[in-house]
Amino acid sequence: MISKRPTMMDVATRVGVSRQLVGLAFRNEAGVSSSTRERIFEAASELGYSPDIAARSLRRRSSNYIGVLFNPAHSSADDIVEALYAAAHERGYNLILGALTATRDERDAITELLGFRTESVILISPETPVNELRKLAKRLPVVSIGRPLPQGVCSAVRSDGQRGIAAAVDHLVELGHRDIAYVLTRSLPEFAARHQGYVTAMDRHGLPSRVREIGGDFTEESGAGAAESFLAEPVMPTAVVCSNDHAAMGLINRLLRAGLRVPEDVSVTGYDDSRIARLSFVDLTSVRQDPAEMSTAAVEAAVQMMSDQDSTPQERMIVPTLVIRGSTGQPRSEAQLHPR
Amino acid sequence: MISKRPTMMDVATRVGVSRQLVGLAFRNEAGVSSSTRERIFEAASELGYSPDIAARSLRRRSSNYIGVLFNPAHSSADDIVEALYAAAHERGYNLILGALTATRDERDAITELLGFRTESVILISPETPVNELRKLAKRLPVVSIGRPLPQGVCSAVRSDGQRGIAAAVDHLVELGHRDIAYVLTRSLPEFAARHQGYVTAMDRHGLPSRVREIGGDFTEESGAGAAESFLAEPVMPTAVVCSNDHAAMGLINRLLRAGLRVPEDVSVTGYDDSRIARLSFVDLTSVRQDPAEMSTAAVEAAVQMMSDQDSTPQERMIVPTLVIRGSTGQPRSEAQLHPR
DNA sequence: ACGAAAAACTGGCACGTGCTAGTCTTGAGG
DNA sequence: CCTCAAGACTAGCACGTGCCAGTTTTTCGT
Repeated sequence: MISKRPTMMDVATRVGVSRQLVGLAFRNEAGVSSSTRERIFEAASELGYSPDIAARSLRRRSSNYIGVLFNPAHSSADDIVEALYAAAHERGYNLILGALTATRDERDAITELLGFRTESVILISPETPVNELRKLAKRLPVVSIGRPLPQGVCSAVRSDGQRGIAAAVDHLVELGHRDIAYVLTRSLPEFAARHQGYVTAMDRHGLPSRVREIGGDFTEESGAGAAESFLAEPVMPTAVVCSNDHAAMGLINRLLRAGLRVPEDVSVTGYDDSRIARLSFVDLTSVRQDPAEMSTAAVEAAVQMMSDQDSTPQERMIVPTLVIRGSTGQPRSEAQLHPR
Repeated sequence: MISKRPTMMDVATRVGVSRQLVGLAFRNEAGVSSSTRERIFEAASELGYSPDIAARSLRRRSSNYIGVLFNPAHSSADDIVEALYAAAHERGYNLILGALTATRDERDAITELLGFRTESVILISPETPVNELRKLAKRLPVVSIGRPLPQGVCSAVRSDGQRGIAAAVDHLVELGHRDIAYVLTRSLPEFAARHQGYVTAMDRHGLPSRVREIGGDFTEESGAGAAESFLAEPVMPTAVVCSNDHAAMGLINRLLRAGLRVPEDVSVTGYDDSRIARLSFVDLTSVRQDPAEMSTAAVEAAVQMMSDQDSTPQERMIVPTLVIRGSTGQPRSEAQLHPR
């Protein structure tokens, strides 16, 4: 084990040039003869040298880094992070990740990102109070992904929950459904828009709303609970629109155990198009918020605010699309009583 | 938007003390009166100051950070990352994440981590060639998680694939199964140990091996392919041991579509106990490699090598456990012909 | 009330790099 | 052979912080 990591100086002495020249070479700047450049990189590779990002950004007074807050436990975060990397890289920025875990809350993670002197931060589904976000946004460009926020707090990218749910309802109506229920998860940041989307769409089709509110957690248990309550009623709706994939999963599972078939007896839609929905096992019709599109929009907003100091926060609304899979189909011939 | 981030000096001037005293306060060191300490933190909060990690680790010549290479697309990486945070934090270290994406290969990600002057790196299922790993391990402590490596390359934490598969086989034998097939995925780093585990366990029970090798990808498609090939044979095994959860999922799905029931007609086991396996929808009996245990072992190995410069690479083998769920049960009464 | 020790606080240098402002070398035009 | 410009290279300061070695103030025992 080598006790000390090599520095630019070590490379320079080895080649027999000044430290500055090594610097020029590593920054790909002109003024270094190609033969020297080659020798420098060779020596660097032999010594195992790589530039110290800390010292570099310290001197530059700009890190070229965008901080990203994400929750690995959240099913759609991975896709977004992946897309963020691509989008940031295209625009010449790097990413530094701040993960949310059981031992690290949002405040800790954000403080750490600030410590790295990231030039802006992108927060994926943040739960930080609005006034704190506002305060943070005074210090550096902040972009929130997926959370509806009051105008002007910070830049925000989100998908149109109202339109997404409406697309699901439209799809079901087109298939011939008329008794379409909605499973509402109040703990979801987007819950209001999605709920609104359901009510408005049903209204537009002249159909009565049938809403079932379920517990706060994202687990399938809550979806199963909704299934129970439908089973306890005289008539099972022919279709159920769920406000998230996990609830849809739980609901379907419970329905299957009760001897109902999906989609023959009941059609079900989810929201998020998470990996779970895509499993062939599940094959869930779901509303997709394109991660690439959201990420690109987020990075664009961040870059815009970083380059133009006094540009105002932007709001970008992404139009979600319905991915039709095997969990939706034509309604059962007549609205029969519950078969149990 | 403020043009410049505040520094220690700004806080100091505001409070009317020296910069050094602010430093003492932020490092929680003695020698600062509690009243002054309070005023310092208040001023810092007003200015939105947080210490510059870059400058700090530059001066300290040690970053207190452990680099973690992970692939967000890999199903079990999230759990491990989460557990790594906890384990590292307990021992006074922080983590900096290097994600693997479509636009960033392992070499890029590792180089970046080195740039941050992490004191060691933990690589989750790395695919870097052995000689490069060896070279890297000469520069700083390296811990690999989940990949079998030749002795002495770097510290390694992995679970005993042989024992894991053996546990699955034993469980099935105990249930009464005798015709137990194995689905082998050669692309898996652990494939040899797991395969060995199957053969040895079957041998021990005096049962003949029945192995089916499937395509390289981790997708369910490959598992479905294995199901196809079993269906094409005169006798369907009463149980199938799969070398990963995804293959098991695909297999089950294909079997169900062919009208077979799981576990009534065929029992199936997976490997990894990934989130998918835990879904109530799937309820897959699977071999679990405890993320917390693996993470703790990895951090311990890293810490050990960081504090004792010339300690040799360690190897830690974690004993996996079988999580019994609903996809395994007693074998069908007699080994009937394929029912199609 | 005095001295000494402890507590509270400060000065200055160093960490590894980027940038500005140079100096030295090379080669071409006259 | 001289001049001059372009290319190749270097000197020195600055970035924000930690640590060592001080200096000033407070506390306490006698």
